[in-house]
Amino acid sequence: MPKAKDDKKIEAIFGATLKLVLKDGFSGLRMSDVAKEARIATGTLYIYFRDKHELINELYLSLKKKSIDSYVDPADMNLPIKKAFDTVWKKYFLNTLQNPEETAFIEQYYRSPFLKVKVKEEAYQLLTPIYQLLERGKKEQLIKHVDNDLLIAQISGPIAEIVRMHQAGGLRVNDSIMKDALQLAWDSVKK
Amino acid sequence: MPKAKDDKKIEAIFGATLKLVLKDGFSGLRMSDVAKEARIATGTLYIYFRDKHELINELYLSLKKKSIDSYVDPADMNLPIKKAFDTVWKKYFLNTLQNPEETAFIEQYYRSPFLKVKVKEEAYQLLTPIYQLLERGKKEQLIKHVDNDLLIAQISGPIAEIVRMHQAGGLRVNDSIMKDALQLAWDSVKK
DNA sequence: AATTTAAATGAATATTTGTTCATTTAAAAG
DNA sequence: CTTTTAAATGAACAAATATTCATTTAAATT
Repeated sequence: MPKAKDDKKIEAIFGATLKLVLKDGFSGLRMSDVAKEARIATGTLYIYFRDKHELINELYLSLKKKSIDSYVDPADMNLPIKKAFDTVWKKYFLNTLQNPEETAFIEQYYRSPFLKVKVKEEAYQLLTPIYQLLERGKKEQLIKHVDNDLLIAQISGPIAEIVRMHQAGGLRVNDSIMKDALQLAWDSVKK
Repeated sequence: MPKAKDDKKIEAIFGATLKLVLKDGFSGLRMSDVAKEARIATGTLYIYFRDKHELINELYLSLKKKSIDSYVDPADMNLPIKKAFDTVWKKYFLNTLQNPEETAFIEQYYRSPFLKVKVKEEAYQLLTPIYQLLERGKKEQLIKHVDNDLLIAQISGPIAEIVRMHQAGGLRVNDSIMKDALQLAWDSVKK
């Protein structure tokens, strides 16, 4: 047998791609730079990924799955509504804050010529438990009877914006800011 | 005298650039395609803009100014707080909804290697009246005493997200959705 | 130890794409 | 009507960058 493909190499390639996207944006992503950053030869990239499109789509899927895993825990969904809301909100906030590269990558992916609708929809399936939680909140008269996507937008939108400001250096996030942000979010969706 | 530079041509170039960015994302923007879309020769582009960087930065500035002009009207700032909030919110919402290309362009600009910090800061100066309005709301005990940027994030974040969903086809915006969204936003920031 | 197989290499190649420039066109002035 | 001037053209050029491939390397099997 020959030497086997290395899983750690895939991680290195993903990591390198992420780092470069954060630094220079999506438009500046070069395969040769990815290879150099991952400490492999350019040609090796093409052993692991057919081409740039496949690399980018695979990375998107990997990031999206990891991200959703970090804040969608089926166990949380049975907590009392407010408790569940706080828990998921905090996990989502911290994940977004601590993985800004992933968020930046995902945002840019949506606007890029690399996006494959099927790949995107595959990832969104994983959000079902969140929608179910909102439905339960409405039944228990704790959450406003408005469109679920509107509620989602109201919760995720500000978090994205806050993290963007934090990254740009305009707003320094700390416990106090986080507490305020959670309060604003809950006041918004609560009945 | 020779034939004069054509202002309409600049508009055509800006329009073409916007359209292509909306279609293929920032990474896919090609100068030759911009020229074709604007129905001019490639070389003509370089009479109006030194290079791709200048084209993109000039377009950003033009879009940002037009956008801010559409929702920051000094006259609105003297209305009673809730009235001013509703007015500015609606203008901002409609502007974002009706000019998704501009929003898409601006978002991608921030993550691109084309961004010039000075150009970005120049545009942000124009938001001062909004911050002043929030300060007055706090003094009058109508708006929560939390960080202004947090309030801004809470208002602009969901709008960006809603329009993104609308564009992607997931959420259809209508008067009822808009009314709900405004209510959610106000409940969030009101004292 | 010899052999086999696939990973790994990175220089070479192919392609894409930003920019230039010799030439043409059209508007205004004399 | 001729001359002048700058816009407009688009093929040619230059640079950047994705991909390939002949060759080497290392792991596993015999």
